[in-house]
Amino acid sequence: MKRVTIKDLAQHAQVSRGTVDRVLHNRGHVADEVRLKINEAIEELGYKPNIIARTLAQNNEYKIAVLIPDPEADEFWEQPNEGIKRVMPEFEDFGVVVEPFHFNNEEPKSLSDKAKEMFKRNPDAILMASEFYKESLYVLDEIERRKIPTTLIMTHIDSSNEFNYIGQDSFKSGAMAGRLFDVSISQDMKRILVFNLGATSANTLQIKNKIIGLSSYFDGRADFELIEVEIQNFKNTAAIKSKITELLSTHEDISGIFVTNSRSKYLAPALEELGLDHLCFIGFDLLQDNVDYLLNGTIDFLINQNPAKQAEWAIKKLVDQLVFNRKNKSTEYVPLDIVIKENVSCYLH
Amino acid sequence: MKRVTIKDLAQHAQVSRGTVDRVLHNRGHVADEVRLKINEAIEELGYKPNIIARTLAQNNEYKIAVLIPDPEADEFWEQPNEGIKRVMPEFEDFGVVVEPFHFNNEEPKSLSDKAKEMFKRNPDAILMASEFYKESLYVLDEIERRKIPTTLIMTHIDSSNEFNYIGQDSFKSGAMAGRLFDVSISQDMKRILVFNLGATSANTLQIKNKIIGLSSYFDGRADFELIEVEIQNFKNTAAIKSKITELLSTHEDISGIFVTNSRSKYLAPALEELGLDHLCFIGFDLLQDNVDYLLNGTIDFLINQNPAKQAEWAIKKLVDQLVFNRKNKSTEYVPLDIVIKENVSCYLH
DNA sequence: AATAAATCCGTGCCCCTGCACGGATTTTGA
DNA sequence: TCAAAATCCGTGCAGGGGCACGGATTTATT
Repeated sequence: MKRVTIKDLAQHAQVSRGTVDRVLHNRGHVADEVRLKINEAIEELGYKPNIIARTLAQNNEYKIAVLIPDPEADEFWEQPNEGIKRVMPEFEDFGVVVEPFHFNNEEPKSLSDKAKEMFKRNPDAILMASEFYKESLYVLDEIERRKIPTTLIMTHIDSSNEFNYIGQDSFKSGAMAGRLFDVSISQDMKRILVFNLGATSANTLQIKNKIIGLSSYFDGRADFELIEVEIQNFKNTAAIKSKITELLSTHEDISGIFVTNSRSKYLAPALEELGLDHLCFIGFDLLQDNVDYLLNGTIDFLINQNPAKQAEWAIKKLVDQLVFNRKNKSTEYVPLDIVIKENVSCYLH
Repeated sequence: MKRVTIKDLAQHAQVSRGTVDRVLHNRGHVADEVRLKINEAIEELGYKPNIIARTLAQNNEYKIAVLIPDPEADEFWEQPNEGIKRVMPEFEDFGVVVEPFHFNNEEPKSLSDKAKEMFKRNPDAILMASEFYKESLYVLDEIERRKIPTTLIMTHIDSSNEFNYIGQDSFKSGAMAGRLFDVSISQDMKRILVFNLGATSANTLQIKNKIIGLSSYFDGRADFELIEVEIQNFKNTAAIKSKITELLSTHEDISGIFVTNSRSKYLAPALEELGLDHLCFIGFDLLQDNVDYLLNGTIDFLINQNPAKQAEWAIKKLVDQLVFNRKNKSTEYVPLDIVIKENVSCYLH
């Protein structure tokens, strides 16, 4: 079962390889009659280009720019980096090179600056993650102008659907938390504290959808109450403690804790100090400290956003376009992994 | 940042490409002095062979034989096939070809027959899954004699550790079920029926380990009891029903159901008919019917063995050896996915 | 010392595609 | 009718590595 090559096509159509090549790439300068004959041969013999030979022949470098928040500043953003490192060896033989552009996740302007820097380097493709809506729009505009293949991860910027997106279905993750609370809480009345740490549900679409998903699970049920809390200075354990104490005095029988982003680790010590580690605690993401609190029992469930896998998939998607010029679905959702003490080790690499 | 090529090495060591090639492949016929100089150059310039060019030059076909139970007869075995289909496009450019050998999962001799057929075809690598211990040993012996790279999935045959294995950590999956029962069951006494359908814990290591894992979770706790049940004619709903009725009369307060393999779908209708669908029901694997029972609420949790991913990883592992001659870890465990109604769609492709 | 043998190493072709150059043929224009 | 232009198409090289063949040099043999 030998492969069909350009040479075979040429022989079959009684022309030279060069002519076949011109037809294959629509480069014109071919007589209609000949073109038809070649197209026939392509059809008949079932020609598939040999990507290996093509890559070798082209011998060009594909620069993928990675525009994400600085992993040095926030442990969370180390994970996409891990994912990228994991897949790169597979592709560097194809001439794929990654150039990181890390911006400060607390300064919107930093995104714009880094984006400018990135564009100067003329990347062939872009992998981007940003929570700054307005600044992202500018970047996406420029991307659209330059027609650079781009994949967004983690956060969906829904300005247009022309960009590939890989992320988690936030709504479903909320609904999933709903069921986990439902089976875990034995009290008749399920009162759940929802914590937005250093973020607001109004500003962040992801968080909003998680909460909508959570309440949708309990839709039409009277044995359930959601209490939303926002804490900005989330790194101050004392402040969190007093906030919780206050909430406990105004609401009785709190039975669940839901942290809507990866910052569970800031809430957990406060709960431990208050002797509240028996509450059903659901959070997101496998940061080292989160995992520790999962192992010691303070946190019951972590929902894994799989940032490493998101980045991995995104790179693969871009390589698919650049190297193999395959098209694929524009939006993909990573699986919603439920992580508990017993299976956490599977998800850590 | 151009790649270092053989030509560069040749130039650096003042010899020709052919000589460098002989050194690279230990083909001898090179003077010691020259060899040292070339090795120095390799070290100094950091030469990495270009897999793309090599693949093109060798232009040979790699036949991977897939020796698994017939997917036509058992829905479960369709999934590994799906996984293989998913990754193959990525590798067929590298000349990788898959040849399936499906045996009858109810006749041990069928495995031996298909294995013979397989060996006749002289595969370059083998992906194998079998629950027949004795017959597998014969096949593995022959593999060892022929020194064919091989990866086992699903079931570990521990004759020797010379084979790669990809599978689930059965012990952990049992322990995981333990926690899920623990949080879900609100009764003080947790009595769990453990069903081995069409299999015995004595014969099947996987099942044994799942049960050991489950009881290890509750180790030292008095509020827990395990009742193991074996049913051979599991396709007979009436028989299952009478068995359960019998169990309910001899044991009170049954609160959990654990099916140790993928055959939950045969137990679920019996439970429904007996009005027992409120019990916490944990099973394995995303067969279509299992998923339906998860969606209608009879089954509460499914633990995904991820047969598709196992096969996918196995193919990748073999390709890594054949094409890229990379070595990698010999045993790998797939993640233990907890699947509920809310996230099941992520795990179905 | 002359020939045979052994050792070492360089050259050229192959794999397949992409692309530039230029040759060959046909068409256009005066 | 003949040169100029336009159109069409073949050849050759590059890209990196594998491998066979055979040339060149050194070593062994009588």
